[in-house]
Parts: sequence; C-alpha cells; structure tokens
Amino acid sequence: MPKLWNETIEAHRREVRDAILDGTASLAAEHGPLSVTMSQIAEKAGIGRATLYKYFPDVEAILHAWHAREIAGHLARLTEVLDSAEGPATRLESVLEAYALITHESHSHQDTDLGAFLHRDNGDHLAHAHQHLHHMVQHLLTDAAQAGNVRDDIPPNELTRYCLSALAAARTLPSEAAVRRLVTVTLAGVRPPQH
Amino acid sequence: MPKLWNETIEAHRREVRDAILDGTASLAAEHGPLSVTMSQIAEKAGIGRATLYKYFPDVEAILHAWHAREIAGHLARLTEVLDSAEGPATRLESVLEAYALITHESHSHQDTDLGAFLHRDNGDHLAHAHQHLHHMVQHLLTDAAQAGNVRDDIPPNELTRYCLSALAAARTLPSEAAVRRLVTVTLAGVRPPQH
DNA sequence: GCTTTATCGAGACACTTTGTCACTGTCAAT
DNA sequence: ATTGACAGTGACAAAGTGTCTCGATAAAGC
Repeated sequence: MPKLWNETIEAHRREVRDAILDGTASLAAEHGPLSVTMSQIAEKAGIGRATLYKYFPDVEAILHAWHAREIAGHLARLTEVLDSAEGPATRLESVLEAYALITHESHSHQDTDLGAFLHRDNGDHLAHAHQHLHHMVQHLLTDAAQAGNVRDDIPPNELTRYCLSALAAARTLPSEAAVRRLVTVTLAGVRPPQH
Repeated sequence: MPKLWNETIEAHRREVRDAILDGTASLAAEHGPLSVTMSQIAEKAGIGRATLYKYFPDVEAILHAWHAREIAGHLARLTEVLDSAEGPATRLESVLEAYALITHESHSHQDTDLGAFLHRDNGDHLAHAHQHLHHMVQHLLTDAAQAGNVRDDIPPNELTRYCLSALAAARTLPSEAAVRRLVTVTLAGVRPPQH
C-alpha cells in the first residue's frame, strides 16, 4: 500500500465533494428531494455526470452524506457549548437550548428529519452521528439525575429520546422566544416529580 | 354537467386507488421512498403504467396521498377515543396516549415523518389532515388549562407542537410500556409549574 | 333496446435519466 | 524515464417518464 497522496489531490476531492453536497442540498430544498437527479447534481456541481459516480453511487447516498455533514457540524457546536458550561444542570440546559436553537435555524434551510425519512441506513453514518448526539444528551441526563435535577424513574435512554424528539418541534416555531419556551417545557418534563 | 356516476364505477376507482397506495407503501418500505418508480407501482397494483397516470401525476403525489390516508385513519381512531372520555384532564391523557400508541405501531410500518420530509405541500392535504390533528390537541390543551390541569404561561399553540413532537418519539421506542412512560414525561411537561 | 357519451385501460412513441464502459491526461513513486 | 494509480469524460445500452391515440366498457338519453 503506497503512502497516502499529497495534500493537493485530497483537498481537491474534498472541494468537489462539498460542492456536490451543497448543490444537492440546494436542489433538494428547491424542488423536493424526490425530484433531484444525478444529472442535475452533476451540472450544479460543475462536473461531468460520470465523474459524479466516482464520488457517490446514487442520490440517496448523497443525501445521506449531506445529512451526516450537517449533523457533524451541529455536534461540533454542541460540544463547544458543553465544554463551556459548569455543573450538571447548567450543562444540560445549555446543550438542550443550543440544540433547539440549531434545529430552529436549520428549519429555514429546511433539512432535518430527512435523516429519519431515509432510514435505509443500516447502522452506518447516520447511526454514527446521531448516536453520538444521543450519547451526549444521555450522559448529561444521567449526570443531572445523579445530582437530583432529573427524575430517575425513567430509563435515561428513553428520556433522551423524549428530549431530542420534543426539541425537534423547534423546527416549526416562528420565534426564538418560542424556542426558549419550548426548552422550558421540555425540561419541565424531565424534572423529578414531586410528591 | 351530467349527474355523477353510479356507485360501481366509483367503487372500482377507489379499489384501484387503494391498491396503488398499498403497493406504493410496500415498495417504499422495502427499498426506500427514493427508489420507488411509477413503473414498479403500476406493476404492483396490477394496472398498466399509462393507467397509473390517470390516477396520479407522479410518485410524490402518491406518497402524499398515502400519507393523507394514513393520517385520516389515525384521526378517526383518535376521535373515537376523544368521544369516549370524560373531563378535560382524562380526555387529554387518553388522546395523547392513543396518539403515542398509534405512532408506535406505525413505526413497524415505517411510515411517519415522511410527511415532514415531503413538505412540498403548499397548504394542501397534509396541511389539512395534520392541522386537524393539531387543532384537536390544541383544543384539549386549552380546555385542560382552563380547568387548571395544564400550565397557562405558554401559548396553547406551542404546547401542542411540543406534545405532538415529543410523542413522535414513540416511533423509536421498543415496548408499549416505554411508550406509556413517554406519555407520562410528556404530560409532566405541560402541567402547571409549582412555586 | 339502441345510440350517445364519457372515461377507463393499454399499446406505442419520443424523450430523459441511469449505470457502466473504455479511454485520456496527470501526478507520485521508483 | 517508466510505471502505477486515479480523476475526469464521451459514448452506449438499458430503464424510466410523460403523452397521445385508440379500442372496450358502462352510464345516460331517446
């Protein structure tokens, strides 16, 4: 196996790949994901159609790759938020709020839940990126539960799904203030029930 | 304008239409919605391809119609539940639980959030069916808020989005018991905050 | 009952999209 | 300089698409 290539060629490939993903996202946003064709994508990306097949086997794979890139970007931002907060409760609230806001602004770009739709992933990319996110929130919830800020009568796994799903509603909300209210309500659901 | 046709022809059309929708759902479930073609659908439904175009203009329209039919069925079941419950709090809980269970079992059929994905609806079918659902839940929440069972510091509209979105997590849960726990948590989010 | 009329269904056609060749040009390694 | 690997492209066969036209069938008018 020859040593890996020079920087130049790999950088170029990345550029082309990104152009493909951007173009596809644009096309999908404009005419709907079902009407996107390999031909359109190739033209939009400024490459030959046959070349496109050297990067991706079909439209579905491209949409998956785009979604994975999107999620990865979100994860990076969330990790920043995570690291800059102190204490289990604060960390949980900060990350959930950040997630909701990201989801909210992603709406205008009209992307999300494409992943849920395209669940032809057989435990691959989507699973990876999304499980990463899931794991992060679950960890936060477990910590907060140990600190007594979160109910412990429900498995953390299920609380995590609840949080992520509830906050997905941020996509449909009109204002940032509404998103913050959504976070409030969602957090109210995970607090220990009083008796 | 000639009076509308006899029952027979219309019944036949409905049969064919249903066969198309069923076949499409089956194909979409098996190979993913993006790879479904008009040719496959026609063959599966047992009609000529050209005939299929007399019913629907393209795959997207068929998926929309199938989704609308699905939602309509769910709505009918929810309306039953709604009518057989007494009192604002009980009604809210019953309907939300029923919705979660329906979502849960719909998972195996792998359908939902296809609607969210195909938001090429310009205020049409999807809007109609889904807004009907939204309206039902919002009404329940408003009643329950007036009775003091639900917080009134958040607009009912937003609480509704929260509920429906949170309960969508039922799709990914493994057991019915987990779904009931999800309903518990979701309801905890909408209760009046204590001070 | 028989014609009229509307519409269902299918064969056929022109066009687009798809997936895969074989081929050229370029860069890195020896 | 030669070799090997790979990006990129034009070309081709196959599949899918949308439309048109034509025959068959069932309701409606006389």
